[in-house]
Amino acid sequence: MAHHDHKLHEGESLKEAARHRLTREGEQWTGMRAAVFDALASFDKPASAYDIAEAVSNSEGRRIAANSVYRILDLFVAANLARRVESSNAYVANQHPECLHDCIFLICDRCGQTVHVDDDALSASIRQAASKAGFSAPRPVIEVRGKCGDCD
Amino acid sequence: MAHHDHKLHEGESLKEAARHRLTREGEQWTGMRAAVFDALASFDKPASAYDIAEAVSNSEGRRIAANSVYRILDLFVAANLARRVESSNAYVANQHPECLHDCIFLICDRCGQTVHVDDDALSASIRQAASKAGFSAPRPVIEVRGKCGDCD
DNA sequence: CATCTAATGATATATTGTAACTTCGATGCT
DNA sequence: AGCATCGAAGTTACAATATATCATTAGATG
Repeated sequence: MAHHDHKLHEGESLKEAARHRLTREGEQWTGMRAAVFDALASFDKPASAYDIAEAVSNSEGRRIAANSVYRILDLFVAANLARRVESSNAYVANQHPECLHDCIFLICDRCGQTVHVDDDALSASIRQAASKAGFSAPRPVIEVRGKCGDCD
Repeated sequence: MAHHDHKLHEGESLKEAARHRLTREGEQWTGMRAAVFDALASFDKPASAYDIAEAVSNSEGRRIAANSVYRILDLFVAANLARRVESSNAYVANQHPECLHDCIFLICDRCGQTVHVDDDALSASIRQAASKAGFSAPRPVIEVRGKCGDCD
């Protein structure tokens, strides 16, 4: 199993965890936010804000504009419900919103599959390198582009 | 001084090093490429392709379209003459184009200043994490967003 | 010179991301 | 109930980033 032992949520359980986390942050869990979260979680790869907007448009039966989705995704990222994959301009649901980890994304350049790894020792080294250079409030972005096992 | 002792180029020396590197790759060092490299190296922060296009337009006295700049920047990145900062959608000249390093960028969210650090041990760990997950041809993207010493 | 190819130009368009302002809906107050 | 308030979401417009396609030009090569 994974190197840390907290629960990995999925489906309804994940949605519940996300709702709890967001409300504990003092934010509302609205229908729109639930719909965006559902859409986000329904993808098996990182999805762009526009992909999500389209999915939500379908599920809602009306056009949802991208900027609404961006607003909500920004909120999700701030509340640790979602992560942004910088090198793909895309978003993924965080499987354990209650835990803070810097995370490492491995992104396949061919198929887009993205796997998520946590390595607190590694990210601690990176944070340390940042503070040594006088940087504060560091937020590491650790991603690896390459080819996944299936695409070799 | 830095933890590795090869020459850090600057100005004409850097340009010469870039030219050598590119021609050794079998690519041509054209006037346009020189102009793009000059523009790139003239910024003290990562610059967007459009910033560079504007700078080159000025230096050339005619309009240079963004796509030409993108083509050349892509070439530069492939040849190790430049790096792309993924989380800023921007490019910087590589100060030592003859050396291959994964690099770490520390980017100030307030002023945009970006410092470049090499830590081969760290990047080796990241590559290792990637291969352990079955990823091949890994190209780490290691960046840290935060606040620089001047902006605290 | 003729030809071939790499480089660049020109144009159009796709994709990603923000800004400004309006409308809606829940809540609390009188 | 009527009304003020405030956060969420809608609407529209636009800015910034990136790519695709085809035409043209400049060098290399024979």
